[in-house]
Amino acid sequence: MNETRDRILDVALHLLGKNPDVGMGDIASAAGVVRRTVYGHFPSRLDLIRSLTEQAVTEMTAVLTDVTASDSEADAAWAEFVARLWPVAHRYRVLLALRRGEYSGVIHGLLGPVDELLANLVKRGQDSDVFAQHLPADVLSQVAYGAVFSIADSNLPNGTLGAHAATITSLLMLGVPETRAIALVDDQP
Amino acid sequence: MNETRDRILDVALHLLGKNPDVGMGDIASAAGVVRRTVYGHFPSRLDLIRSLTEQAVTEMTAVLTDVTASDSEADAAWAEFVARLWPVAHRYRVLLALRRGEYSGVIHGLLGPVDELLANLVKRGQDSDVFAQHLPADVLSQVAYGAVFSIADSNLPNGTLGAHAATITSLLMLGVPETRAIALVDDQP
DNA sequence: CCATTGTTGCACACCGGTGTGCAGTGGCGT
DNA sequence: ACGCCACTGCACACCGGTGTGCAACAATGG
Repeated sequence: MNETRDRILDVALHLLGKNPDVGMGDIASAAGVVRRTVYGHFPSRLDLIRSLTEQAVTEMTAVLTDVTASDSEADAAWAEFVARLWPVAHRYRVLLALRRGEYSGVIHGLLGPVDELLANLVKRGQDSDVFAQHLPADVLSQVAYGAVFSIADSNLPNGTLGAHAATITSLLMLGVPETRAIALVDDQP
Repeated sequence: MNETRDRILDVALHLLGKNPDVGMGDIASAAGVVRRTVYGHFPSRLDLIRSLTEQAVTEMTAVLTDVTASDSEADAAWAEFVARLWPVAHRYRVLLALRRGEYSGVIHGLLGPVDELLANLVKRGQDSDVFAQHLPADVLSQVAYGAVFSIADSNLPNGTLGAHAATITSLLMLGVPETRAIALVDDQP
């Protein structure tokens, strides 16, 4: 239906991932469209970014609620979360940069629910002693989550290696022993 | 000697830490000085940021070379590095944001030597089997280093707790077992 | 007392990005 | 063939930040 709109969103995500400060002009031309057209779909730059973020939040909460619904251990849930999030995380790595800077307020607000779900999961893990407790759950979850995006940010090939590496790294920093982390990763399809 | 210049640098670091996009005007007024005066000391915004970065690089390489010079294990060296870096890391947390965005080229260049030292240390740890090997040394070092700054970025009290937490977290994600990590932290003064 | 040095307070040009207005144009479905 | 719709290609106003030029001013020290 809205073919152009989708292409703009797609290309914007890609460009913003490379440089959070790209202008509407660059996004437009990369989408094979004129700047004016972009403003036809998104009244302002903020609207564009908000749409992108909402999209990301939707996908992430879907995965998160699904993963935390099962009665498996917190570390297994986390492993599944990262594994399933990975393709998306790579696309949405720009969010990491977007949390600072101009629109931090809006972005932070939109990301709130996700943060909460993450913190809950980590808290659960800490309470059942599978996660380390040297940091409060909300901070620990943010740092682990940041690490995942940070790895997504590196120029690693976007293949399975990346997903495995990200999962192991985040599990490690959550305090899961390396052997257990590797076992959990091997369980992922 | 250069009292004003130092105050500008100091204040700029502080403000940039809160928002990497602050303008010269805000920096100037926060330093109790007029915008024109800032340009008297730093011909351009880039020069200001470059000075800041060079300052950070100097401090960090000093600690790093010192720490890696000893013949202790890589994990102990890392622990000492983070512990000693911590007060500085908190001040220079803006570097994390500065690596992206407008001046990424320059910043990245200046930070090159530090990155190299870090990667070497991690490589040493991987070769002697104290660090995990699920990621190449250069990526792993960057992610661990990023985690430290990321924790510095959180609004934790800037006390000992922060330093300990940062050290443990980074050690964990390097693959050091939690017990060992705690032991290493307790060795720090 | 004079000279140097650092700071001030303007004014100004410039730039790049944002957002808008509006008249055109081309394709698509009916 | 007709109207609808999205897209185009301008033009324009506006904004905020950067960097400069210059005259005035205060403090410092020889």
